Amino acid sequence: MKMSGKGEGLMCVKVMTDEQMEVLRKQISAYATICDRLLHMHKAMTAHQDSLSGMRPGSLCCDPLIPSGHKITGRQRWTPTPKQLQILEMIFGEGNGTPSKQKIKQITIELSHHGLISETNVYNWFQNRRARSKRKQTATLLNHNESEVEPEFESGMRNLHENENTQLSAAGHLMEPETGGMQSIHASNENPKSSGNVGQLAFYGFDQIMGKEYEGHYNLF
Amino acid sequence: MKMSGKGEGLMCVKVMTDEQMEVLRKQISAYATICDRLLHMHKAMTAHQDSLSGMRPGSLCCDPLIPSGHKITGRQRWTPTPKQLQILEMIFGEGNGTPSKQKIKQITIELSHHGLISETNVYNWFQNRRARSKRKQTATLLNHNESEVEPEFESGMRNLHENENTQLSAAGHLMEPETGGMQSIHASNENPKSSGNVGQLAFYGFDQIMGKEYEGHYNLF
DNA sequence: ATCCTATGAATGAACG
DNA sequence: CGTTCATTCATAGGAT
Repeated sequence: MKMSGKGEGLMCVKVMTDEQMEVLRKQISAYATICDRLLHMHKAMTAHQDSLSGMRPGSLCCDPLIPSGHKITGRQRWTPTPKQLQILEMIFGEGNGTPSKQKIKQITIELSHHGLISETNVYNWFQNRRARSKRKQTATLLNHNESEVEPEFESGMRNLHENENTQLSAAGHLMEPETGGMQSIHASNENPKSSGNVGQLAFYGFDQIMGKEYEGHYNLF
Repeated sequence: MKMSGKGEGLMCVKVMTDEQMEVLRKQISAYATICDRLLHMHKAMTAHQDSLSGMRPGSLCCDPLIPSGHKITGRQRWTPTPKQLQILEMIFGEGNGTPSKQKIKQITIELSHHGLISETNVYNWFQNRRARSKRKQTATLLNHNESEVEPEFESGMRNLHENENTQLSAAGHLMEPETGGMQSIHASNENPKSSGNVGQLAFYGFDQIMGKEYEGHYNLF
């Protein structure tokens, strides 16, 4: 976006205090976080299931051109089918933390109806699921509790949504360097085209979620 | 947002033009709309079906709910800035193979001074760096030992003919003894030339989507 | 546009 | 269990 920051004297200007600025900043940050989380969630939820023929990574599930039967590709490791995953997640979600040996066996049998699978696969899956879930949680907590060397400028906004492993987000982008004011809001000091760092600020497929009508808005600053 | 500007004389103030203000307002408005839509969407979806909370990457497909029918750009991934890369390489070069946990956090903070980054990014970077470093080493050694046995370029093959039914390397990986699972030559729906394939999803703990910390901000404007 | 390569990210499996 | 490894997927950026 271009903005003639020079010559405020000629324009009608608004003034806001630091306090207001802070509120604004938080608001935007909160929105960014919310959007990000919801988006992730939405993606996760729209991605199933039975009626889908394609499900692997790399498959385009609704490519109209490819109703696609299964093609066979050599694969060395087990990959849960969507159905299996669904069941696994469901069981995991029940909170019964440690699937016993018996349980594993039972689950395996259940899952085998939906694709090749072994007890080891199930076992590993739960191990990984738990471990990764925990790691994320820990990371989140650490970020919330510790302050450490918080750079006052850039991390101010980021702090609010540094959850999980997402590295969002839109908020960091909101202000433009040459606006002639409000510079304390910058989150990124990089040249937009050269570093590539800026790219990550995009809303993930936001135009997909939203209509085009927002295109002009979300990166304006 | 109120712009009383009270006490400008005593406080540090920021100034923004009407134009900037308008853009800001639109930005926030867009956020609000987005959040709202996503929220509704989410509620609608959780209303019925499963509690599937995690999905595999690769299945972000055209969502029937979304009217927007244009090409979408997936979320972009983090890219280290030159400075960050330099620092990372330096740390990696020190040979301390395992920067894990606390170290990661520290590094992340350090790097955040040079651009947006998250702990996961750092973690991934080291994982990849190690793995690829190792792979190259191995590859080099192999190339030295074996003369030209096979003029095969693995990387080239991967991209172009993944459809072949080749199952290479009769996986020495042992599966569960009792179930005797030799397994999973899974079908993979591979469409070499796909259209607007996009982003991947990741699932994080969807259980606790909105933290309390955002509630206070959500409706400020 | 198309293809290629480098690399960030996801994840099953293995290790201590 | 918590960490780490190995393999694979997907994408950004460059070359053709």
